[in-house]
Amino acid sequence: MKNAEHQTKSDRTRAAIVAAAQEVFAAKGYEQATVRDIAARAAIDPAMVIRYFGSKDALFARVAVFDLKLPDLKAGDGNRIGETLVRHFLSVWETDANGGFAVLLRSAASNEFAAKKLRDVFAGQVLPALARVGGTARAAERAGLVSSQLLGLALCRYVLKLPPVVAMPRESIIGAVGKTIQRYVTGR
Amino acid sequence: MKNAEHQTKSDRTRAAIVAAAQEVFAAKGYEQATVRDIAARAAIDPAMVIRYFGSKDALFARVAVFDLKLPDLKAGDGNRIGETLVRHFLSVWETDANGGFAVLLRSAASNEFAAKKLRDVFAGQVLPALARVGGTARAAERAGLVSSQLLGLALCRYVLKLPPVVAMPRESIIGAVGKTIQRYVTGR
DNA sequence: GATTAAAGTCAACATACGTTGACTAGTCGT
DNA sequence: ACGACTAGTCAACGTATGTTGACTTTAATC
Repeated sequence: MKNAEHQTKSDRTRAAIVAAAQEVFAAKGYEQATVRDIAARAAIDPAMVIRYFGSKDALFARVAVFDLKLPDLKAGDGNRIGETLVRHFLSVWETDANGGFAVLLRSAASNEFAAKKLRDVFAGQVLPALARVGGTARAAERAGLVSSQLLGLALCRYVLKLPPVVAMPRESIIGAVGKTIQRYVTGR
Repeated sequence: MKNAEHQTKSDRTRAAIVAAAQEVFAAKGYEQATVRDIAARAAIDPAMVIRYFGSKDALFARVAVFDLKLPDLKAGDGNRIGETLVRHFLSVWETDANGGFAVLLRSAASNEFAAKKLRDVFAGQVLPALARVGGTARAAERAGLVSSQLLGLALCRYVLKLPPVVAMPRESIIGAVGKTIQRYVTGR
């Protein structure tokens, strides 16, 4: 009885593999994460990973996609764009559902495919959202500056685990970094 | 004729290995760089790398040390601390002599030893230099924010190679990011 | 020039990786 | 109950890695 509604056994296995892959890729990066690691975490045979996804590369491509879900910055208070962005960014990062971001950042430093994916996220999501506010003049530069601050924050807080940055309360970060982002977005 | 002044043959080989290791580690990160890669770049046998440095780990430890050479921030104009820091940081990064920084940043995302080294650079060089200006209150937080912006800048410009950040002229970066650093350092 | 130590070469090791193919167990339709 | 198809297991492959030890070549000392 094959039913489109009910998930089959293989669907559950696929999901387990994807979940395990997200955790392991996010924790160790692409090259350091092994198919055997992922299989062990999903409590299955390594061969199943290949059978279901074809290759480690393909599994990574499947896991390393994510949506920043940036809000419409034109809708809210124009003086709170920075604050809104930082708050949103922290939420996205700390929501385990979107482990794709951690996967990308960890891997991008030594994996060109991951680096390209991150550039795509920038060009396809960050840049368009910021181009809508603050005028189109030098939008790319402004988006680049915003990205440098936000990615640097993620790097220090979640990857390097720099103690003072880890310890900082969420609202302090939103206050301090939000002002920076606001200036980058509105250009003064 | 063994002379302390004159460099022996082995000294030149050691230097060639160190130089090759810096390039390869900086380009690929610790795990992705192989002893055979380094040996090939230095035009020697892979076994020599081990003979001279004992292990890949030891060679990495030798190469992954570097000095930010931060200037005395109290000496100059108090309103130009941000500008000074960014300018200095860009110079250090782009001076090939200090490839140790690229080595660390590339490797830190997936190598705990490199991450720890970066945290040590923060605690031993960045934090003390910033604690001397702007008062000691919340010095760690301010240093953390400064690091997040500067490391994010390096990440986007030199590792991810985000096109707008790569294309930005040096002086534009110093202007825009300098203001941010200045605010983080002096706290408003 | 013979002797001795250093510098460099070569092949191999043990291990770990991604991936494959043959095989077994389980499940569903009839 | 039986056959067919799916899901899962197992052992092995080829390759790449860090590292080692035996060997050969080069250079320095007497």
